[in-house]
Amino acid sequence: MPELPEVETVRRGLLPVLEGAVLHDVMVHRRDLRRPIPEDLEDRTRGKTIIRLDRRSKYLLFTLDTQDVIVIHLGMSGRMRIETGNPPPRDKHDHVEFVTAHHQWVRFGDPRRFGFIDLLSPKDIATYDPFTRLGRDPFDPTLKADDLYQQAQRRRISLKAFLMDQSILAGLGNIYVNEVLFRSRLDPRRPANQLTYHDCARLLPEIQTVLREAIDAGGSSLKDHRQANGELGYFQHSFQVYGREDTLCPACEKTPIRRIVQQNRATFFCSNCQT
DNA sequence: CGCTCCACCTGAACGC
DNA sequence: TGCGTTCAGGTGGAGC
Repeated sequence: MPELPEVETVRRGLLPVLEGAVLHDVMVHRRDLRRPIPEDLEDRTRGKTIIRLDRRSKYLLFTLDTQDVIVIHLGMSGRMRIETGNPPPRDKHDHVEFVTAHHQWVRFGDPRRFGFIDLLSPKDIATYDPFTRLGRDPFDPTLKADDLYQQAQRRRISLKAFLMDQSILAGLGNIYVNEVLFRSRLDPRRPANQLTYHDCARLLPEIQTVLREAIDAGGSSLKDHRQANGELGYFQHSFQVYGREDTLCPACEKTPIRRIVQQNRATFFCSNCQT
């Protein structure tokens, strides 16, 4: 589920419930996620106020009035659900619950437990490992096509692997990489160091457009930023190639979309349009 | 350092 | 119905 646009949609959905909210209670039902949930999470967050909700790449950040920061990563199957008032019994995969003073419940569920929750002191943020390995934000206004070009020049990996590498650009995942490369008409198998500056100048705006459209779609399809069931971050995308193996390419309308495997992940592309 | 592979974990979808 | 196989939107450690 969660690439950058989905995490941003979750953030926006949580905003009206959690921004400025006092954490009346924090309950952890299972600590062994990808990394163990810190032992002191409950004690250091209960009774505190969330003063800001941010997103960095695919990470959610809740800044408390103590300046401590709750870091949440949704992994592959993580989700946030809002319940109001008297909530139904939690699912067996709801590992953490945040309860606000206004009786709103925010439940973090994650069946596969690839996600995690951390708690950072202000002094730890700069050296926090997941953050130090993150590359540029795709929407960074100072990010230029030439920056991509310079990075690509010194990589021999495929274009697919290049865009998946979070230490170069932070936020794209398997779905949007496929969509971006299709719209840029670039072959995912091409070595990154074969890219011309002109290719990069085409690539960067497509990256931003695809992410922007996905975020906008998430925001607009969520009435008051959440679905009736409280589930956040889910909305209908219209993918042009992802998951569309053997269907006709929507651009040339004569070549079927191919599915190959790169870095153990599925890649979908049109071998006619993408070169 | 650059790169590829694979483990981490559960559930859904599909074939027989 | 049941059982086995395959696949899933992420990350980061091992090993070349």
